[in-house]
Amino acid sequence: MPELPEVENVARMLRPEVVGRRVVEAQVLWPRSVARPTPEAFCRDLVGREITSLGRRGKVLTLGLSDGWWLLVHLRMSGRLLLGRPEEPAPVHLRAVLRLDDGRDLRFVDPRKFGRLWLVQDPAEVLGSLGPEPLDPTFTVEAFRARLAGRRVRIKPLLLDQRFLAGVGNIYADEALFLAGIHPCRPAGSLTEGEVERLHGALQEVLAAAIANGGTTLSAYRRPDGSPGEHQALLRVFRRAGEPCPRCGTPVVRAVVGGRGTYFCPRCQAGQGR
DNA sequence: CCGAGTTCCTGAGCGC
DNA sequence: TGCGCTCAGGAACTCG
Ligand SMILES: [Zn+2]
Repeated sequence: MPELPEVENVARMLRPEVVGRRVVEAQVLWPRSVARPTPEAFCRDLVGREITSLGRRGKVLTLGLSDGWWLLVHLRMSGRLLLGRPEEPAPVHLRAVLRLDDGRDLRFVDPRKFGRLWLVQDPAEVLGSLGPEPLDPTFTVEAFRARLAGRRVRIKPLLLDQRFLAGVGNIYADEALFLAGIHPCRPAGSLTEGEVERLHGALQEVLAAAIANGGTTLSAYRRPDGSPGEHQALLRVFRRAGEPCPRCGTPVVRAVVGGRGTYFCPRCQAGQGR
């Protein structure tokens, strides 16, 4: 499941390959993969544009195009962006293809069909509601505290809310809460100053480490060159139900919180009330 | 404001 | 070995 670190790795690996390339042809094989505009308009307005930048906002890949257009890509569960040669057989689950002026194809492959593409002139249409970037220097402990203040929702579902914080998904939410020693069901506004500081640090540490390790590969995720990430070996609690907590040895517990599989140490992350 | 349920999808994982 | 069932999971949405 590509979260911020995986998307960041995709952006870094693809950037030198596609920036400066021009789209000479576009094809959509699964219409619903295109969120906006219609698939026809998407292809029509994409052709002829040059890719001038490739960045990331939250979990969204942002491809800046000439004439002020933006191609935004959300990989969701199983999406991948791959470069290939037209003469190669089309990969399974291919949902859209951009033929580039260097003769290569930029392919959007997505078995689960949850991923989405947008072609817009104002990226704020899609990105405007996103919360702060957790690794941005402006995302300080103070800023985090201010956003948490008064919130009565449980902390984990709040961390997953992209309007609250952009880019954190199920894996890194659990990992950060474990590192900070905070129960996933704690009311967000009830965190002490020390807990807010620990969680802030844990989020940044976990995300930065995962980026450095090429992201987490649990099953389908691969970097654009096909290599798996390395961070899964370093996960402390995620998908480790029954295994000993790396800090205290108590078996890791799985629960469902906000409809998400949630892993935590009942001893290191004790006390869900108040 | 808050939480739970539903939908979209299909491969993985499980039971038999 | 293989069939068929269940389910995870990001985000948007509805409902109580
Ligand atoms: Zn523990």
